[in-house]
Amino acid sequence: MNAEKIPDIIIGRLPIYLRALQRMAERGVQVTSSKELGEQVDISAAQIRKDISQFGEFGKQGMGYNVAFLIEKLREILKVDRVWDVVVVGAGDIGHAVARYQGFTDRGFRIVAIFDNDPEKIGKKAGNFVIQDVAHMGEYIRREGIKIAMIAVPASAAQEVANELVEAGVKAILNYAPINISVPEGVHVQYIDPVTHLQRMTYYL
Amino acid sequence: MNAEKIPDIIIGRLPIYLRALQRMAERGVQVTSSKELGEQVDISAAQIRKDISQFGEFGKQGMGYNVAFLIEKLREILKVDRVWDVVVVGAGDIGHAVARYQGFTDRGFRIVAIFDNDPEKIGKKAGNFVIQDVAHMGEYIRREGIKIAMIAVPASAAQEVANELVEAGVKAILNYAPINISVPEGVHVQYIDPVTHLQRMTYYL
DNA sequence: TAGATTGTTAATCGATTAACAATC
DNA sequence: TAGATTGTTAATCGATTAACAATC
Repeated sequence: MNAEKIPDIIIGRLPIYLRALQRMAERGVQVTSSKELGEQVDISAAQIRKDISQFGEFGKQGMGYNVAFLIEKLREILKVDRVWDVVVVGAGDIGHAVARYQGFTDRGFRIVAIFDNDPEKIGKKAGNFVIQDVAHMGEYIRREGIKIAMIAVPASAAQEVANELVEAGVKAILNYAPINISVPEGVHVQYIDPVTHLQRMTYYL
Repeated sequence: MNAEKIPDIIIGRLPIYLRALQRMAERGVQVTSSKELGEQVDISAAQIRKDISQFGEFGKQGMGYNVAFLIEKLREILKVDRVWDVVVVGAGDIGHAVARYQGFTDRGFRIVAIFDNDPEKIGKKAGNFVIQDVAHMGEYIRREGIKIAMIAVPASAAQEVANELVEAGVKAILNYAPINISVPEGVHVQYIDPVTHLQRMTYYL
């Protein structure tokens, strides 16, 4: 085990490896190699070996990696060997889709509540959840010790929502609003904006 | 203007700059600097100047950058000074949310059709679109000359769908299915998987 | 055993930052 | 003009790749 600081770029690749390994496990594959995994995720075999070896010696020379074992180790490293409760802010189309999304199961996350500020929406349902008044969000987050939130409100409201989340103790935010938000040191933000992804590809068309 | 090959990592930052500049323009900001833009997007001023200068001299010493002009140039560079037609495959929760998403407007993209293979869904509506039979997808793409598609089907079907899209002439795919897909040289793929983003943050919690 | 593949070191490659002349 | 900020070069930093001994 290596206690030195691991570059974030490596951490960012681990979920990709984990996802590919879980697909392999579904297919019944029990052992893989850095070469095979690399072909799956389009990353060089050397890179994969180097990344994984930051955390321990999880492979066997000549044999490769045991898929189930490597999955277990990656889940531990990424701290998704447990289930994190996540709140969703914003019950528009994205909020609804997220609230109904089945893809969190078994990957370390569980939506536990959805909030909105629109009186028309509060009390109605989004997936299996009753949409709650955002006025009660801070209290809820504090009481339940929530650390992770997803922002699915209009860009104009995103920073304000982020401030409330951070104030209540949230440490990781996945932001679907197409705007950069600023948060204090120690709070993490990731962005999902389909348009930026598309724009990155049109350059090459 | 510089005709040499621009690193993809730079191309990937341009949509972020563009998004921040468009927010500034909305707020009525007419001129900005690499320093100010850098604070917005959390990237160093030197980096921003270097990135932008790959494509021309768009700023003025002592003055900074004209926001409207820089937006115009970035849109040209990224080829989003036009509107690209996009098809969506998969009319589940994500497909529906995408079909109804208002955020493509004025950013270079327009959803033009949504396809599914479920007889229960075909003929019903998703947003303003009638869900079409995926059996007619290839023909539609060829006829309309579509170059961009979004995959919102289960992981188990994503590769097959990608193959059909590529076969029909699609050159850029935004994949919402949580699986890596392989495509021929010259076809671009971007991934949106909320779980990988979340897992990247839990490491630090 | 012979073959395969890891873990790791050293070499290479590429990206970021610092610094400053140019100039608005 | 004086102050500000770009565009660009050189220096630094970090990430990727190549190569191979170790060993399963």
